Amino acid sequence: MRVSVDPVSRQERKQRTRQALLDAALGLLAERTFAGLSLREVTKRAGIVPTAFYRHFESMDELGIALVEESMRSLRRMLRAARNDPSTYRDIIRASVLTLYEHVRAGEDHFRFLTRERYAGTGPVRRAIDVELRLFSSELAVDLARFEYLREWSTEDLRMMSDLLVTAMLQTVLELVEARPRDAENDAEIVRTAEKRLRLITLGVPNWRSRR
Amino acid sequence: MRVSVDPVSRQERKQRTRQALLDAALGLLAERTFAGLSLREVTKRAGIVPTAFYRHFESMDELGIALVEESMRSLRRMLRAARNDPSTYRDIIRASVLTLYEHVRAGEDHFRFLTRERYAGTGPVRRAIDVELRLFSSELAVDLARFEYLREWSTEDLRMMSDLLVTAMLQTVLELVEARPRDAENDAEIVRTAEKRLRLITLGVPNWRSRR
DNA sequence: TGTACATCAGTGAACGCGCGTTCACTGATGTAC
DNA sequence: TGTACATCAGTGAACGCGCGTTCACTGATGTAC
Repeated sequence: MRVSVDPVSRQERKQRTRQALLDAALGLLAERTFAGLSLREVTKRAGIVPTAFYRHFESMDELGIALVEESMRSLRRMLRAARNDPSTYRDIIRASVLTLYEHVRAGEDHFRFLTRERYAGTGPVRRAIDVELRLFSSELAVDLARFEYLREWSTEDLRMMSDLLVTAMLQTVLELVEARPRDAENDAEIVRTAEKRLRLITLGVPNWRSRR
Repeated sequence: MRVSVDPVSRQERKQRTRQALLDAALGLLAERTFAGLSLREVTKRAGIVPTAFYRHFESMDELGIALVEESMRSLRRMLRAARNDPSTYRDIIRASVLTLYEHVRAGEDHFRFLTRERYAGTGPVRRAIDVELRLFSSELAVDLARFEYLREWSTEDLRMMSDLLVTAMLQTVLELVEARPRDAENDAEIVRTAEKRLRLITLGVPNWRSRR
């Protein structure tokens, strides 16, 4: 598959093919579960012969795990953006939900992959997502610990809350990614509900008394 | 497959085979996604020849939808039990979580099926679960409307809250169903976290002011 | 009650298909001198 | 700079396998008389 004419190194070309495999898989995942992908269709879409797959990954599971890593990068980029957004100080919930919305609509495939595969199957991919999301939730718990009312919460309670927030956010991601019809009105509705959810959860905070 | 000796009608025997197919599929789903099941292994496990499958279902998807219906019956039974539990009046959250716990541990397969397939794939099974859970959430919203603080909430807000509760509960179901290690201590931890989640959510209720 | 025929759940052979994986290969890129 | 050899991403034929589905069938159960 020699196509380009610029002089690229063998290493660089290999890297490109690897990325083509990841992109091909991600594209196919718009309409299928990871477990339903075949090695042959992924290579076909990537423009290489099935057997060349093994030059890049040992198995489809290994590719799946690479996809988890790539997708988590999108998620972390979003968290970073939310943290650095100055409008956060005026209304943190609104700002966070809008950041979420923009990132989901910008990198839909990664978010769809994470939220769909999070509960699907029992294989290595799901386990990898599980581990990554736990880490992600821990990071969020650290952020939470800085807030006024949360400063004195136990680690366990903070963790409970960050898990709840992560789940609520991922629920919103799913709604966005599967939205039908896909129009501004429907999107606005989803965003509005997401905001309400977060507001209800945070309204309870000042009244929280840990019980052990 | 003539085995039993009591005189059962043809119709009754057909019904038994149908149930054997459902049970076989449900059993296999302990370690796989529905999309990963093959008609052949389901029939094999049910003790009939692959071609006999078509005497009972037009396709695996049709079997899957029957499985959704069967599983939703378990879920509704649980809701009914929670409503009728007298200990509900003392501490509704604790009582509800314990009811959930008992029902999940008693009919694990149905709950695992619903929670795993809820987000998996894109087929008819997932759509059926989606529809059923929406209905379920509506029913819960009606229950919620009877509570002191919730009596004056808008339909939309009640719906937002019941969706949030359903998602939180299903998250707990997943944790229980996938729990490792499976011991009393770990179960207790999951139940305790589930309670905290619900408490945090409901603590916000008295302060809620709808914004439109 | 007994007989003749209809129904239909389950059988078993056969099909074509896409799958993952093996293997020996090719030929462009990279390296040593 | 030029030559000889090594590396290795991608090729293409071949394999055995489990898949869903078709078809004509069997024989126990059900029904009409």
